[in-house]
Amino acid sequence: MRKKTNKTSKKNKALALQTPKGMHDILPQDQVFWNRIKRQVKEIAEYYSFLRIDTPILERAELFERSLGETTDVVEKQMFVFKSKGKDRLVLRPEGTASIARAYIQHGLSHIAQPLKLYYEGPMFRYEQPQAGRFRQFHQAGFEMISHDDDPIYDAQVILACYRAIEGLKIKKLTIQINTIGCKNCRPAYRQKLQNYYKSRERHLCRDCRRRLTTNPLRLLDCQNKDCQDLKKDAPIMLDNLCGFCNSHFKAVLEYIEELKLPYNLNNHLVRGLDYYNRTVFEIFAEGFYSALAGGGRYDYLIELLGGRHSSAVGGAIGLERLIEVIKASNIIFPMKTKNKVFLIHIGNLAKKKSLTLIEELRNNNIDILESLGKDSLKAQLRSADKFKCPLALIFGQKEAFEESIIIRDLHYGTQETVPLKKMADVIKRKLK
RNA sequence: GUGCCCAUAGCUUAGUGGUAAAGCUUCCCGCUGUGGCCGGGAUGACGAGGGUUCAAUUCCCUCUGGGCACCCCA
Repeated sequence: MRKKTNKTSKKNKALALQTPKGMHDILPQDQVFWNRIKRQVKEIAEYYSFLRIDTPILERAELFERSLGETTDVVEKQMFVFKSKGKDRLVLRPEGTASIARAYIQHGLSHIAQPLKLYYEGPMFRYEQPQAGRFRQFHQAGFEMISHDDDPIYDAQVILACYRAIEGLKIKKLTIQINTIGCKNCRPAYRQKLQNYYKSRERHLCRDCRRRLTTNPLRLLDCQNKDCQDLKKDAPIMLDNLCGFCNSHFKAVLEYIEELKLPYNLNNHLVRGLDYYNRTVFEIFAEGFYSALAGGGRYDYLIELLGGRHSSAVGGAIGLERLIEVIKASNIIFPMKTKNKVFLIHIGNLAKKKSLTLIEELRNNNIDILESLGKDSLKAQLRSADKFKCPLALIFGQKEAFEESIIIRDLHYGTQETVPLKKMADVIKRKLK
């Protein structure tokens, strides 16, 4: 028998208040990373003239079912779907591109200057088992280019934006994995060819691959199983089976990437799990890091698929948590811009009360103040000032309050002087220099 | 969804079938209105539920959460 303590109910309460699985608080100590990354994305976007767009976190379920493909893992088992009070089936968005396409159609964005360059950043949700670099709520920043034409230079520009954004965070040794998966004209033929190749060798395949053979044969190229890898060597590759248009498109993309001198790796086995991709697909990796920091590709059919007029598009998304993981693992430090704050110390009730208006006065003079008005002990306040590494402390007591003066103490040298309140701001500014 | 590992204070870790120790952190004190160093003290934990047992933080099961892998993806 176990005795029940009233501690138990407290515990249960605390348990109920945990974050849901795979979802995390971003604590003050980590904000420096987030701020830096968001700033970086914004800078790159603005330099290359991508316009900011924000779409709702909730979308109708049909949007993703139609965009990503009904049989993709994301749609089949990774979406947070629920019924709203009406009859709508809503989803916590699992990715950003479909929403962009939706917004493009909904607001007639095809009528503003093309190509339309958009960027976004925000939380995405996928119901899956958390793992290294994988969470149920995670953040992506993405760049998209939508246009009436499918100029391969757009592919290169999107890849460039993703690359520069990551590179600007001091992450070293990046590589772009790039491939083409053809278009609706040449891919089905290639797919058939690949299927035929493996069909005759089916008994050498691993269990998973046998299943994939019908569901997603392109995926076979990605298998880690040794026997499958051996078979892969002689398997037909997309590159040899492209139609003329896809071939010249891809060639041009590679030429642009080379012109930019970006490190890339032609990866014949790179395929992506979302149905809307065609032609160029890419992922960006940092050396020694297991999963892609960014990924994307071309999606020329998506907008039409969603009911819009035919528009070509290409986009890429960066995984922000993965970025932070690399940054932390590489011991990259982002220096915090530490403002020199001045610590205000009060002694006695009168001074405490007057401190409130004193702070307002200092604010008007653009002097940053730190205080701990809740502490009345002088020692405690000085300790705080020290902890926050303030260069100066202002000591304001009963005597000073009457005399309309204040003590300005240099915490580094331990020297101090009493100055009239009228001159306070000037003296502080001088000393801070 | 499947498999393996894990769960002691805010953090990092000890330890035990008879309810737990330390370092760091936080807070207070070290005589009148002066900080850092130092010294003293305080707060604070066995994830939850059930089972076995005289007795469970310890053994068993379930759940929850974490880690890793598969699948897939950022």
